[in-house]
Amino acid sequence: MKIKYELLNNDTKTKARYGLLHTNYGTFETPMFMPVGTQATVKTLSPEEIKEMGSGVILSNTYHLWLRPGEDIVDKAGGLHKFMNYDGPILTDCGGFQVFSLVKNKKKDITEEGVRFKSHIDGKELFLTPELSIKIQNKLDSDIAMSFDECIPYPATYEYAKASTERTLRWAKRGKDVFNNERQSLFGIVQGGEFEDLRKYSAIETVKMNFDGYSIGGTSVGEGKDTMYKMIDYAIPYLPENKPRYLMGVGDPLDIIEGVIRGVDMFDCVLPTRIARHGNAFTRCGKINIKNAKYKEDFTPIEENCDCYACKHYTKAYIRHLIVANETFGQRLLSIHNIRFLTKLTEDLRIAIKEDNILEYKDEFIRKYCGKNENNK
RNA sequence: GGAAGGGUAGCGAAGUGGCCAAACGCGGCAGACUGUAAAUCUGUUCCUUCGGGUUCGAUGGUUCAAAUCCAUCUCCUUCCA
Repeated sequence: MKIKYELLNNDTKTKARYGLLHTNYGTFETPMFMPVGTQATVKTLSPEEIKEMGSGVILSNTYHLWLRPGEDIVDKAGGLHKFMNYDGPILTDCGGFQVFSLVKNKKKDITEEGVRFKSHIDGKELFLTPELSIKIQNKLDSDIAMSFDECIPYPATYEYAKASTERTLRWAKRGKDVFNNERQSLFGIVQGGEFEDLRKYSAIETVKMNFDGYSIGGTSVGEGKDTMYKMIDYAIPYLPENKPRYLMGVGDPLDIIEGVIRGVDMFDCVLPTRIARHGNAFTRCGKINIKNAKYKEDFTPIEENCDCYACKHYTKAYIRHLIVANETFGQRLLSIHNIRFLTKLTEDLRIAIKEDNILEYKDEFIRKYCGKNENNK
């Protein structure tokens, strides 16, 4: 079955909205945060743990699974859900984001037909097209497939952004034409760089193709927060109310709040798991680096009132020790906490929307998160 | 008792007359990370009032100049008795 979005509540002062996402694996509330599990695993975590944190959808990646183990093996395993033992909704990213980072010569290797690049594993020359990306995703049998797009780098000239945006539209059409999986939904991706007219154009033209959901891509590529928020603002008015909206790659807590206020329903980001592996934890009072010497003898949890497994059972001193000693359990505990932090944030935001006080929630959150205190000097 | 090699910053280890406050690695202290080529990357790590000051087992010497050459002492490792 295709994904279905049900809009339940509109905030009166902002574009924030509360809704439900009906999927093959149950119904989930939005706005939601989706952890990233590129290689068919959310690094260091088991599917049970991911569910326990209140995550619904998780991401996986077309490029990575195409190269290893190969979509045929996933198919033989019975599809991605069976392969990785995750009985929740899975979204596969199209692989464009990865592939574009691997091209040698932009002018020569990015063509109308597709993208030529070298495998990061063995250097083998490969060619990925919109059709191939969709066919691989059809075979992986994720719940949501993404159209093959170019994530325009920042900064880009207007001319480059325009040409790229138009090509992404043609690629979206080509992908949609070969798409063939009844259980799977397909999302279109709005590009356009930082340019208002291109964002508008991209949104309108993408929506014309009637996808199951729409995402805003090409953000958080070094453009600065204000520019990023504008990119969202430029596109949202042209996206239909009855389809889910997904802001790709965004997961900084402040950005999630700003995105929700602008009308976004879904977010994904590697940030919670990556910074966890590097020893950092989100807290209501800002991000902390648990490796800091000041936590050596801190026998309190990462956050006093957090309901995550890590905070319920372990101290900063212990987790610090694990991270410093390069023990994977430390990375896992911080990953659990950070994902829970973001899923809890979206839970709070959903309540705030329903209670019609999301702006107050935002002010209060920022006051603590960016305020001067011992966690955030 | 004899022979050989060696003692360099918290640790390991380069350097064997000036370009040496001394490579590099580890450890320490910080920082970055936004559709994961990321258990990664970056900075910093003798003291300093930023002018400079004091270092390369110890002491003395040679030299304009010594971690680097010489002498003595001391400690360590290996081998022979």
